[in-house]
Formats: sequence, C-alpha cells, structure tokens
Amino acid sequence: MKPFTEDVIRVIRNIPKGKVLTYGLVAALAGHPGAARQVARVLHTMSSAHNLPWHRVINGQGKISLPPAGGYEIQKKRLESEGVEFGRSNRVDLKQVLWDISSLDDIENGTV
DNA sequence: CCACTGACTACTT
DNA sequence: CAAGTAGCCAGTG
Repeated sequence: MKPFTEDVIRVIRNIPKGKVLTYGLVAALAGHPGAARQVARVLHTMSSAHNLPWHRVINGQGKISLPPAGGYEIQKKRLESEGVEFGRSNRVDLKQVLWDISSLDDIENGTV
C-alpha cells in the first residue's frame, strides 16, 4: 500500500468526534505537507473500504468542499450530529471545531 | 517517464 | 466575502 495513503488514513481515523481537520493539516500530519489534494483523493478512494470518518475532513476555509450532489448534505448532517455548528455560509468555526493537534499521540503507533 | 487530473491552499482583485 | 490565478504533490493512464 502507498505509504502516503496509509498515513493519511491513520490520521483521519484518529480525529476525535466533534472535531474536524483540513486537507492541508491531514497531509502535514501524514508527513506530506502541501499534498492536500492527494488527501482528498485518498478519502474518495479509501473511505468506503476503510470505513473512515471522512466527514471530519473539510477545506481550510472551514467549509465542505463537496458539491451538493456529491455528498455535501450527508457530511454536513454527520458533523452537526457530532456537535459541529454551521454558520449562515455553511461554514464552521475552525477555532472551535478544528482538532487540537496537541492531542496527537497515537498516530505514531499505527496499531489501530 | 511524460501528461493530465483533483473533496486543496494562498494570494490578488 | 466572493471570484480568479498560480503553486502544490501524489495517483493514474
């Protein structure tokens, strides 16, 4: 399996409930800063196979990048169910819901 | 190996 | 705040 893909999946799997991460952040945590776009690809490719919480991954503007016909509503509802609040522009307060990277610890393990 | 594509990000208008 | 432009990197053909 592609190392990059594995790392990305690992990171996403460690995102706590009620928190979100941006593509760029996930890529950085995976050890590939700047590869935000590939994170998106991994999500699309592995989400179903790995049962990942892909809905906890949004873009750097605190918004969902998916088109209305691509699962946008689903992601929004799932996040709201976890306590994530959406503003009038369908944006979330990153300061509030963005995962506190300081809590990172199990990712190096990869034992999940 | 080269070229194209993409759930992105940052900067500028 | 919204829209356009340029730079990014990895996966796929």
